[in-house]
Amino acid sequence: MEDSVREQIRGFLASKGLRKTVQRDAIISAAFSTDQHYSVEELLTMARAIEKTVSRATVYRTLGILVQSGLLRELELGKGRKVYDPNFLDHPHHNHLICLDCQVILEFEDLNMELLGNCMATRMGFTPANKQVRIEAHCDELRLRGVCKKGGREVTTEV
Amino acid sequence: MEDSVREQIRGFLASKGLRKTVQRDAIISAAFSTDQHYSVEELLTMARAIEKTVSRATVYRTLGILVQSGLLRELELGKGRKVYDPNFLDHPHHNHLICLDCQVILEFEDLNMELLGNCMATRMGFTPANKQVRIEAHCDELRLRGVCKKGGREVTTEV
DNA sequence: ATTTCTGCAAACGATTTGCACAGGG
DNA sequence: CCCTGTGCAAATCGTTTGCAGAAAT
Repeated sequence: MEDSVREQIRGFLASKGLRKTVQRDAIISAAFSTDQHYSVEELLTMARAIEKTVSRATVYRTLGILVQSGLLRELELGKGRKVYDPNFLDHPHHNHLICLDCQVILEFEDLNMELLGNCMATRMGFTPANKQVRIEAHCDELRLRGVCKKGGREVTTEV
Repeated sequence: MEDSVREQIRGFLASKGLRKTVQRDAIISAAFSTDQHYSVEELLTMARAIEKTVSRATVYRTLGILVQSGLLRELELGKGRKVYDPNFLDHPHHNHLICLDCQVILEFEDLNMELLGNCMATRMGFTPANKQVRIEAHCDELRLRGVCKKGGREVTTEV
């Protein structure tokens, strides 16, 4: 977990008059200990590995704070799957490709898509706040070879 | 409700060995009686206006069929809001702008965005199946004038 | 001392499911 | 007649909340 993040969170908590507790510390540390997506339940497990008194309720409560603070992004992946993405600060404009065959989510960035979205919103008379591009797709590798062993390979495209 | 839709649904039900019932008929008629989004509860109300024996369970079950058939699109609008979009057949590639201030959802199409999404998926080794672009935004009108009375104004852009 | 946080368990809202009966083929 | 579809109510799942005690300022 980077110091800059820890710093920002400390600042956010302070500015809101929120207290520092061992449970929040553990949850926050867990939340930013990876750059992979995780579910609420996975975060609970990770946080409990650090501090075993962490309860599910507090994870939910703390997640609310983190998402509100803008440090953590909440992703709706469809079919009720909800996931949190700590990689948001480093890559604020990334999108998601969800494989319908394998259980893989790929993140990718594309400046054109970013600009295009802003442009559309502006044209309609809005100021864009949060854009989510979600592409559900079938894996070519699986179709051609019958197996698919994709990692969490990340593809980044700049203009 | 257009005959072509009715025809496709009839075909789909038949091909799956599914039966024609008054409840399904009512739900399907209701579902395609508008080009506006609606929630499950709203659809239940609409269907009951046609056939009062329709139950909530059957609405859920029929929605599953319609979404699977590809005739109706399910939209996740964030914050747990789930909505169904019968306007999908006419405008298969539309995206959504969700106003965070007013309770408005605008649909818009953009060919560039469509192409760009396909391109990204292909580049990553996938065949795109379903793309959802969701832009959450703040209303300029509200910010400037203090009030906002947007209709469901639709903006369509061609290249 | 005061106020916020916490875990627990109950409450909650949306959706799903088991069942016995109704009704389509 | 057989088998699918239905309404109902109970079950389920993820999430939220009320409360009394614990901990932070």
